[in-house]
Amino acid sequence: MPELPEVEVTRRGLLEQLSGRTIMAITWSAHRLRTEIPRRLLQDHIDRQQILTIDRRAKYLLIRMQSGATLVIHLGMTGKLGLLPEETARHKHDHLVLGLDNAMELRFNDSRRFGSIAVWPAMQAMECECEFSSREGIEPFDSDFTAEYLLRLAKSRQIPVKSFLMNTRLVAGIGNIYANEILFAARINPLMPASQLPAAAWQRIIKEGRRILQQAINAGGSTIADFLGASGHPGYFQLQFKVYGRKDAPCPECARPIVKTALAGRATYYCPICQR
DNA sequence: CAATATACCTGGATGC
DNA sequence: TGCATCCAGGTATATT
Repeated sequence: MPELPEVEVTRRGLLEQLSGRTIMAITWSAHRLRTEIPRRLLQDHIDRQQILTIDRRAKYLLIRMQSGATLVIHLGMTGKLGLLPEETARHKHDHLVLGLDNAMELRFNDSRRFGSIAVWPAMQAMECECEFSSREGIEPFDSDFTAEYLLRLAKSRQIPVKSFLMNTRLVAGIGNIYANEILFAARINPLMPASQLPAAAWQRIIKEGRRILQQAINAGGSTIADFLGASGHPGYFQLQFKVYGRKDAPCPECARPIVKTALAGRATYYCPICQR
C-alpha cells in the first residue's frame, strides 16, 4: 500500500505531468473521505489556478499552486491518482476530478475512503504548513535522522520498536510493510522495546531503512510511465519482500520458518532466529 | 504523558 | 451458489 516510496514515486510522476498545468474544473463525489472534502476551499483556492510544483511530506502530497495555495492529498490505504484523457469513463470510487488545460484529468480514486484532501489557502500558508509539519515525525532521508536522535526519542518509550517506526508522529513515511522489511534487514526483533535498542541497532535501522526505501523508489521509477495508469488503476509496485506476507516460508538467511504475529493489531512477520 | 483500543471503509479471500 | 465472516492497513480520536 502507499507508503513513503509509493508516494514519492507518485510525486515524481505527477510533477513531470502537472507542472505548469492549469486546473480548469473541479468535480467531486458525494461521499466523505477520512475527512470531509473541502468543496468550498477547492472552488475558491484551487480551481482556475496554475500548478507550480509538488512536494512530499511523510505520506502526503503537497501540490503547490502559483497563487501560494496548497492542495494536500493523502492516499490512505487504497487511494490512487490517475492521469487520464477527459473522455475516459469515470470509475466507481472516483472522489475528486481535476480537469486540466490539456484535455486530461487528474482523478483521485479511493475505494475505502481512508484518504484525505485538504486545502491551505495562500493567506494561511505559513500557519497551515507549520501546524501540519509539526505533527509529523522526522523524514528518513533527513540528515537529522541519526542514531543519536532516535536514541533520545526512544529513551522513555517502552513500545515495541516496530510500533515506534510506524508512529507517524515520531518517524514519517514508514507503514506496516516497510517496518517489517526494515527490521528484518537490520536483524532486530520487532517486539523489542524501543528504549532497549543500543545506538548500533538504530544505526542499522537508519542504514537499512534508507537502502530499502531507496530501492523501492528506484523500482517504482522504472515503471513510472504506467504508474499513473491509462486505466486509472496503477497498482503499486513492490519489492520482493523477504518477510512480509511470508508466514511459514523459509527465512532467506537461515531457512527457518518466518513467524507471523499480531502487534498492536498489525500483521507482523519476522525470523525469530535472525532477528533478536 | 505513554500506550492501547477503536472507528473509519470496501473488496477480496475464505468458510460453511 | 449464496451468505457470513475475516482480513488488509493509515491515521485520528477515545480510553486506560
